Amino acid sequence: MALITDTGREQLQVGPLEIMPDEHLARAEGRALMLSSRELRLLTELARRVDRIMSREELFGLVWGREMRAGDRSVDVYVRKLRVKLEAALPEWRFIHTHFGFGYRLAAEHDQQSNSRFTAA
Amino acid sequence: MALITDTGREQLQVGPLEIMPDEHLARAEGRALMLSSRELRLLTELARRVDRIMSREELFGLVWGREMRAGDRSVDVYVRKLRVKLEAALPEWRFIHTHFGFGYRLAAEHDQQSNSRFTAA
DNA sequence: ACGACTCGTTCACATCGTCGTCACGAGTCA
DNA sequence: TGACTCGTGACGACGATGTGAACGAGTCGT
Repeated sequence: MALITDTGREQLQVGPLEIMPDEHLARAEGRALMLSSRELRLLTELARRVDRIMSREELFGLVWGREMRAGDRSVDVYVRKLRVKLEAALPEWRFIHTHFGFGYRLAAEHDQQSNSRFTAA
Repeated sequence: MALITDTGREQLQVGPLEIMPDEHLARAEGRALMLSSRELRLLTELARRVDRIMSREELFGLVWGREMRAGDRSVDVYVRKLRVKLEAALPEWRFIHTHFGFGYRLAAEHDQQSNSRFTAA
């Protein structure tokens, strides 16, 4: 679930998801995901802080490299794009969780019971 | 059961429950809880005084940051919301205890059904 | 140059979650 | 029993978030 450096290259693992930022590559159960540059970057920054809530401002700063303007919805839109692709690749899993009023949190959650309305991961 | 500071960040532990106010996050046996801002705040203030009875006025002041108006039921309502979510996450545990006429007290108590030698089904 | 395509950005609208409040009933105590 | 305390579900307003789409800037192959 954390950061592994085998050959000096960063490798992140989140459940069935593995992310290799340096190779511009992410895999779902081995299968390569088709992510755009921004999408991969966002996923990477989320994965670097697995299971921790990150505010939009924080994420925007890390991914876009500049201050987020008030009212900017870019993070939301890219979270959406990521969700769509992750859902398509791994329908039974949920990764990006919204924490109302705070931000987003990445964690591999196997979607089975509807009981996961109050808990995650 | 008390306050632990590992990285300078406040961390509260109450039985299987851990609360990290600075991260806007609480976990039940490792699983993240989905709490609203107020709910987390209320849980935090209760957890900071584990096992001690807190009056509604005291809680309201700490959580809402202002004087409680007479007859205000907000604390009761949010205690209810917390109970529902904690019950969903940890059905076998009880956390928020009512002290009639005084207030509420947070404490992890394991609800043992099998031990019903003294209670009727 | 042209069209087809991808990507990033921004909007508008839809939907959802939160919050405070109320009303009613159950619980508790004198 | 009566008076009070507490549990509980529901409601409306508001703000936050989800979602689809439009637009323009690039890229690629022809």
